[in-house]
Amino acid sequence: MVEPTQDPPAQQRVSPLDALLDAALEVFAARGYRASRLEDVAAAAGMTKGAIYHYFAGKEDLLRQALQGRHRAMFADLARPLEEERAPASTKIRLVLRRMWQHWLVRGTGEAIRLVLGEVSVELPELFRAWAEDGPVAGWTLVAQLIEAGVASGEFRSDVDAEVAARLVVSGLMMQAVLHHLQLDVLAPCDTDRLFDSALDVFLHGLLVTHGPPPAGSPGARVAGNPA
Amino acid sequence: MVEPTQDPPAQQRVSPLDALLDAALEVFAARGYRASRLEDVAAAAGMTKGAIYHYFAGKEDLLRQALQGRHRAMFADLARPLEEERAPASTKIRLVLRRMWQHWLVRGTGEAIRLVLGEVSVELPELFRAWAEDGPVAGWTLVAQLIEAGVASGEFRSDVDAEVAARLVVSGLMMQAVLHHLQLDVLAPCDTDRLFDSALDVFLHGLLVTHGPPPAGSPGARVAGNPA
Amino acid sequence: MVEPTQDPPAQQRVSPLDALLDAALEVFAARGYRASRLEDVAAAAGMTKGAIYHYFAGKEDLLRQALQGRHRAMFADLARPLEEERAPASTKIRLVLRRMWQHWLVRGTGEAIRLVLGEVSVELPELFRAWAEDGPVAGWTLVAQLIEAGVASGEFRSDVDAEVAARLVVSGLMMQAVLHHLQLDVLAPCDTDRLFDSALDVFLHGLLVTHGPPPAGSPGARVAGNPA
Amino acid sequence: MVEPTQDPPAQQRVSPLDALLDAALEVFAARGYRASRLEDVAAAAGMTKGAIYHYFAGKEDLLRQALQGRHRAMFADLARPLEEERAPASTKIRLVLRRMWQHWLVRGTGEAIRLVLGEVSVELPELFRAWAEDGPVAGWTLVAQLIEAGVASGEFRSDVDAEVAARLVVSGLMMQAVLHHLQLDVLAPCDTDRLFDSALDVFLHGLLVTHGPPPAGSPGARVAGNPA
DNA sequence: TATGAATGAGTATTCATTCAT
DNA sequence: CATGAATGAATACTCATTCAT
Repeated sequence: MVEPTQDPPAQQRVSPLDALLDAALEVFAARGYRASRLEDVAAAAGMTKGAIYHYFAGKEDLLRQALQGRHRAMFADLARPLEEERAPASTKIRLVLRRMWQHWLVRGTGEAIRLVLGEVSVELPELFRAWAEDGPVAGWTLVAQLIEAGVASGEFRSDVDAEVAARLVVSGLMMQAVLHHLQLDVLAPCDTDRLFDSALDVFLHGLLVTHGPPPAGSPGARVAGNPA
Repeated sequence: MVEPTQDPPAQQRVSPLDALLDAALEVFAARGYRASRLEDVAAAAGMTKGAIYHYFAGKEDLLRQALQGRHRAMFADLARPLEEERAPASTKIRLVLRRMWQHWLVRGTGEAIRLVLGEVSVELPELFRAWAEDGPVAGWTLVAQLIEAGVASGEFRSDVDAEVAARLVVSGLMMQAVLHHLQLDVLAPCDTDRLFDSALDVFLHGLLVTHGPPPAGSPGARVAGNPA
Repeated sequence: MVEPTQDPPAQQRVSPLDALLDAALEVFAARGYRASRLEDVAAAAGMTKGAIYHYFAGKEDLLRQALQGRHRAMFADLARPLEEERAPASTKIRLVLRRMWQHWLVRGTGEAIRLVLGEVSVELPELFRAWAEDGPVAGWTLVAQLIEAGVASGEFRSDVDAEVAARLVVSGLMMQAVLHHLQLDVLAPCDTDRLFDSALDVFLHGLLVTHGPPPAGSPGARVAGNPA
Repeated sequence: MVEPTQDPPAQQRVSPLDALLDAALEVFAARGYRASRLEDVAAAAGMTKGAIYHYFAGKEDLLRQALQGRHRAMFADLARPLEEERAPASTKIRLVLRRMWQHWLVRGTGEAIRLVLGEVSVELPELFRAWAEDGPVAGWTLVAQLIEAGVASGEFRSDVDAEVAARLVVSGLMMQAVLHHLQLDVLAPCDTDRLFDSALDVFLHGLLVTHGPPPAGSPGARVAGNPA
């Protein structure tokens, strides 16, 4: 309805539609979808309630478009520069995950994860599905591929479960980002850089080939802590 | 207010208060707090709306008590049998995490995580805080201690960041549990046992002392994947 | 349903019915009929809500009986000792009005006027009617008769409008009693004795035969202050 | 929020806000505050429930504003033309009281007295206070001043208690107005003009200097009817 | 386009009333 | 008799949605 602003010459006033989308994501993410009033979204975009209906079919549509517009691009450029790169898998993994991490640390984006997990997942399941595919699943699929490449090249152990490993880091970091925005760090403060670096250290260490003894509880001893 | 009468041996008639608390947690977790109508909660407990106000001050109070009653005990018995146990740290960790994992895989409990993360965190921040302390934070604190014990005993590498490592597994598994309940596995099915076991393998492997080369991007090369 | 306590030997525990009636009048008068919860009435009577329904058909019935029981007797003994009395009309009037005044100054009774005027008049018009007949109307009818007796005996002016005069004092004092209970006197404090005595002075003075000039605006000049 | 548009000369379309205020006062006064449903108020103003919340914070705010808007001006112009007037005190008093009387005989206004006395006094005590100051208290203060002026000019007896006398007439007339709206006159019909004129006659008579004997029970004999 | 008034369906909450114990 | 749990009708209030301007 409004032309997408491309290359704003300088102060380029954002289109009302974009203002609305941004405001919606911000407000919904901060206060929750059901708990947010359309009036607040409009106010945050410098408009009044009624104007929303010029651009969107309703509250749900606003949420849908806000999420799609913002999240579609999320993992879009993650894989980009990796192809040409001629670095070890662990470096590539670190690179990719750092991008995600930085992405999730951005206030709006990170808070949106909670929004999607907490409300969208129940209220708009299909949208949640789409978001998950484009987001976390795409994320750990990519990482899993990198791990497998590392395995193939002999950099990583041949018996790693690439997909599960990828799931673990990606979800672990994602959850930490969510908790970070909830200021859980006030309870147990932890620098975001330290968090990322240390986490990656342990994780990558877990993938690398070793010449030491296998961990207690590895395949065969797996049942150690399993009461079943 | 009244403890469950243990006269009925089999079908164990629960007190209405407990029925209400259970129903509340179930309904809220399944449909979301704001999106749930008190009437539905009451119906799920086999009562009518008004009865709720005999036991609770209102919707919020119901949520609060439902969460407290159910979650306080969550990590209560995690540390229990570990003291006496004379097993390697990795075994203990596996044991503890498996308990959490099984706990989170229970429908109501696991879904409650989403409820707390998604809505409670914003609507009742103090309650969220309390939950987080008793839950995830307590969880990774315990795991961190076990890791440190492993480091002390020479089982684990001396340069692991115990707390961060603990955070990573705990949040990783927690997030996977959440996604499991959201049936994300329909997209990418993954057996819960395989998930847990493989994840633990990688994780524990990352902690163990090795005789191989350090991972690329370890301290000193840490900036490898960092574009900034 | 419960035998009326007659001549309580000493501490004679009041019947629950009476306790309820008293409590009802008290609570209703203090907080308003609609605004009062039956639970509060019951509590004030040392019982629980349900017990009310053993004695009364419902809230309305409780109000009705509470008012009837208390107010029926209100003017009952006003006229009593006047018959035999051989005093001037003005003395009798003063006597009668003082009884009313003292009656209305009693907390519960005086506040009940407000209750009746404010809510009963609209919610239970017939009851209001009955109350008015037994109360104010009976009051001013009695006073009017006394005035007419005074006129007949030559004590009072022959051109007084006995009924209107009676209405004025009775309603004037009644309204002052109401305002007294509303603690309007905090604004403009006025001793209740002074109030009564001075009021009666002016009033009686207005009835007495005089030898002075008629008041400006008396019949014939009546329209003086009438802008219409 | 918007002043009445004076374009329509004849049917004078009132602003919705004023329509609401009028309707509120009318409905509340007629049926009682607690007993009135917001929906009825809205309907009386030609709107629906929700619209009320565009203008008012809630039921209580509506009541508050309705009373303030209507009653603030109540006694505003009472004192106005009295200054210049060169008439005897009794004439001025008659003039002032007639204005009040006519004011109270207007349906809405008169019924509002009952509303304020009956419910506002208990539910919004501060508002009651304000109303009382601007209304009855202001009224009898004014009358008291006029009486004192009459005393000073020798028109009235020097021993009248001006304030009490003023209180008596003002409250007496006010109460009669209240009862008038409650159609108590059906019981004991009395023409409003006769009521006012006769009442004023007696009252003023009570103030005037006389050459006759003092009333029985005047200062010194005051205790005549006083059993205490 | 954008606004702001108005709507009305939805929902938390209150409370008189019932009733099994 | 009395209680306390439970009911359900009533109602204040919210807010997404509509629409005339």
